[in-house]
Amino acid sequence: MGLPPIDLAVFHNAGFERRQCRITQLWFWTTDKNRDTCGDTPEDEYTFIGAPLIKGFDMRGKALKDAMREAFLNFFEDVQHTRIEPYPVLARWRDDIHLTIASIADFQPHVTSGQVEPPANPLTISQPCIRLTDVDAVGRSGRHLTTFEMMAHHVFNRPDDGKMYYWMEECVQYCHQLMTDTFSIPVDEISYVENPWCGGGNAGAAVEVIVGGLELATLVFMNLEEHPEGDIELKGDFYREMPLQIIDTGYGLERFCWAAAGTPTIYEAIYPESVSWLKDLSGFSTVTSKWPELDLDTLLGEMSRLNGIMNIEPGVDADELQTTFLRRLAERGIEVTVEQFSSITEPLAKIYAIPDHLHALTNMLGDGLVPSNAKAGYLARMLARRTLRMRDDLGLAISLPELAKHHIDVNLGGQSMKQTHDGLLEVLRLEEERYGEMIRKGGNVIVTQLKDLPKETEIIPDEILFQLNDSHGLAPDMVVTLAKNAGWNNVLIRTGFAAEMAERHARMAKQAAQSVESNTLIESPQHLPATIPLYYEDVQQRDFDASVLATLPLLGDDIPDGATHGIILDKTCFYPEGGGQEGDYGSLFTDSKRVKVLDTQKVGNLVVHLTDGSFETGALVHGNLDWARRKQLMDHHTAVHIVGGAARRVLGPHIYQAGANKSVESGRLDITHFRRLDRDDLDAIESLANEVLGKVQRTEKIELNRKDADKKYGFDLYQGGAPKGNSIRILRIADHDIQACGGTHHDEPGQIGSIRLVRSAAVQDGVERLHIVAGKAALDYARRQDEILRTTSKLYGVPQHELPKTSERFYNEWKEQRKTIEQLEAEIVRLRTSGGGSDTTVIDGVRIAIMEVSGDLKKMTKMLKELTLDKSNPTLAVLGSREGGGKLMIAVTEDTVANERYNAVELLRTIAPHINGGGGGRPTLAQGGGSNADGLDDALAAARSNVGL
RNA sequence: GGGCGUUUAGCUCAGUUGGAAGAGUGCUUGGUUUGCAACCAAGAUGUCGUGGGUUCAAAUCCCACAACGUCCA
Repeated sequence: MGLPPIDLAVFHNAGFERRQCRITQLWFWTTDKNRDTCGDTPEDEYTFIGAPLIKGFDMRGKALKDAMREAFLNFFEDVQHTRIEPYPVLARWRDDIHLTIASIADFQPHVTSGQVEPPANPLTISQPCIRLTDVDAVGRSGRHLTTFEMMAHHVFNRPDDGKMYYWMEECVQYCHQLMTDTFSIPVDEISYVENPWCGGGNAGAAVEVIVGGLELATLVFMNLEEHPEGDIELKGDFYREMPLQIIDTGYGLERFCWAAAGTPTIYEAIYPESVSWLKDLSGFSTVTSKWPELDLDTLLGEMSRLNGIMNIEPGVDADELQTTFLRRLAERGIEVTVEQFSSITEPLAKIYAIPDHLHALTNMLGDGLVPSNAKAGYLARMLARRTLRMRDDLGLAISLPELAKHHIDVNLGGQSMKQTHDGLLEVLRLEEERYGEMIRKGGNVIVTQLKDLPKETEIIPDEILFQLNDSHGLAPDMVVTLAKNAGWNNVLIRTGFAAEMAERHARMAKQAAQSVESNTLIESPQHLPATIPLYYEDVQQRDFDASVLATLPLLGDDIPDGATHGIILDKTCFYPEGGGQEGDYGSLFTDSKRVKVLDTQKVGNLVVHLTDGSFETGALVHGNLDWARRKQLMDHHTAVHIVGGAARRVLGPHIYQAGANKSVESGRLDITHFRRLDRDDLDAIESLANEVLGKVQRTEKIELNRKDADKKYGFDLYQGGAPKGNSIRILRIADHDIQACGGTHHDEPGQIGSIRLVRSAAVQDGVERLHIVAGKAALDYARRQDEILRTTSKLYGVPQHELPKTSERFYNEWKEQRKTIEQLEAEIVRLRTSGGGSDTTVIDGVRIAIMEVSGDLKKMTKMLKELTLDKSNPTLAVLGSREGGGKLMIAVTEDTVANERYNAVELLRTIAPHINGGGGGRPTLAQGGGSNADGLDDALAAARSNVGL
């Protein structure tokens, strides 16, 4: 069974009829007797271009958005909805997505699963969203955006508990009233299309609101969940009703603005100042003035109308699309040539896309994101680089920070940000610097990669393009530009290459997804009650009594040496590994038996003690913690929080925890920052952290439900990752650091003693790893360092403070002496071979030098140079050394009678067997070695006889 | 989280099948000229990222680590 028709009184009262779309086959409601399409089909054009369908909103840009948003929110406030402030665009309360992609994302997963109460019910919100999936189409079509605001009214009904606020009838009623009253949209222009929605395991009926060919809103009635025995079938899957029934609506703010402005594209409606500014900067009028007969507004208007019905999606072949476009424009009486079309649309697409990209970028950075080469930070870098490329293509002489500053002034005036404006502009300045560096290097890389290709080459091999893109960040069209600059004038990108590259990336992503697997520690235990944690109530407690609920065999190969059993108790003060803090060690015992706890882990809501022995179920055991270990772990854990707070204070509001680990030896904290830290930064953070130890008397541990926690402290709470349940445990170190954290912490920070920042390392671009030692570990560390200095200082026989100077002197002297030795060795060879010494003979104008020397192949090479590089003295030299089983080296002077007469390789082959060796080389230089140094005399003798001595 | 690339003189980078460590630029000295990023000659500068391995022989092949870069999710 599918879903029943959506048959509402509101439709009938307003004179709507239910029809089936001739093209999509979907059912829709309309008052227009002549309409036989649902409105969102390839045959439905935008009717609002040049003829706005929303009346009473004559402003443009930010003012228009503000007015539209207010009108929407006010309308719903008037009908008993609570207005909720928008969430950040970085979805930090979630670990499955980086960016807020819809207003409902604010409430996923905990509110939508029913675990957590919504902040208000029903509620209304206008949520800034970022979606990068269509980034390629932005600017090229008249309507795609990466950043948009989703206006919404949400309801969370629980009919089983008698909490039913409203459902379809009222929802559509509100929507219809908003459309017709607040926005004065003619009823004839509205279609309500029935199109069930499903995704992520949920589904429900849905109504799309189409106005003038544009989908303005979607109303989703999510009341179904996927279930194999469900009796409702949608698109091949089975669903059943769920207790929580959610209305999820989405009204595209920018689309409302467009319908109110009736501009040729959506960009002119929402970013008019930016568009005209960029047109001026790029000299766009000089392009259009070439063809005064073209009416640009009409052309763009017609294009937008066509855009609505011709899908410009990533991967669509550009040439083919252009041909179709020109044909359809001609059908409408607009004659443009290919040249006119591309000279107008190419720069224009960039002029449109830049403000959109800047909007997304400034919002992301404003939320404190740091650009990076991985994770969410990469998304920001990608946008920054796309913007820079478009800027360069347009030939704009303006920096990225200047572009952003203009955008902020014009389009984001007054919006509060977490990151400071100066910080944001600094981040962009650094991004631009990196981009410039990449282009500069790219020029070199391209010349190297293409150097084997003839200059008249047209097609660059796919493999080279893939590699340049993936490894060097040079997109194919950049490669073409740079290659042309370097002299390959005919290169172009072959048709279909972009699609193939996308396919290749998709394949790689698929492979990567397959390689993820998880292993389990124990067999899922049968309905045991959650272990009661004693480690929160009293972090100092190290002894306890408990009864054994189960002893299970351990599975998998990720278990400590000697561990054989997993013991589950009714309560414990052993902390299980979590939040980056390692598990506790210790022992469990009865009067007659003692087992070691080698690690503690959490499985579901059970604490599993990994032990080297077992107990009977029901046994009463006494537990004893390895307190030194726990104390050290707590030192490091609390220290990590303090250092995080100190880093934020010192470096700026964008400092966010990207990961952490606390072991006995040290603590590790990964923080987001846009440049490498130097020792001065570390010192500043370290000093502040130690100050906090002295100043803050007590840490505060608070337990709140999620709704209140979010409200009171915001999403920076979730730096350690998004917690699962409704109850949030919060650690507060005065105003220094406030975080949700399930670890064990000191009540008094002073107990840590001292904190040292040992060093920092780069985990990835934009993420710095701080290595921290605290408490006893700090002391141990200092002692180890001291020991190293003492040993070294004893070795050199100088006081510790002289060590750097002495090392430098020793190193320089070593270098000098090495050079001197080389020169002396060469001198010895010269002396032995000059003046007719016994080691040399002359045969028919070729000097023959056969002798034993000392040294390895490298030294012998130097000697050979002395003997054979002088072309005025043709020489055959055979050197032998007893080092390492015997070495032989033979050279003849190149381009002389010597190499005409003698072949070094052949000679080597005949004499090498005497030292049980082999070798090879070129006819003028051969080298070899063996395992019988005693045979060296024979080898040299063989060489002599070979040349006739 | 996954993939790929790079690391050689102060700088920018070559280095082919494993067999003598290279170019340009900069530097020093001398000459020539002082208006060009001037010209000529000679010279100095190297832990070929670090540590292992294979080999008679490693900048080159293999492994680990590190730093840097880059693409994708």
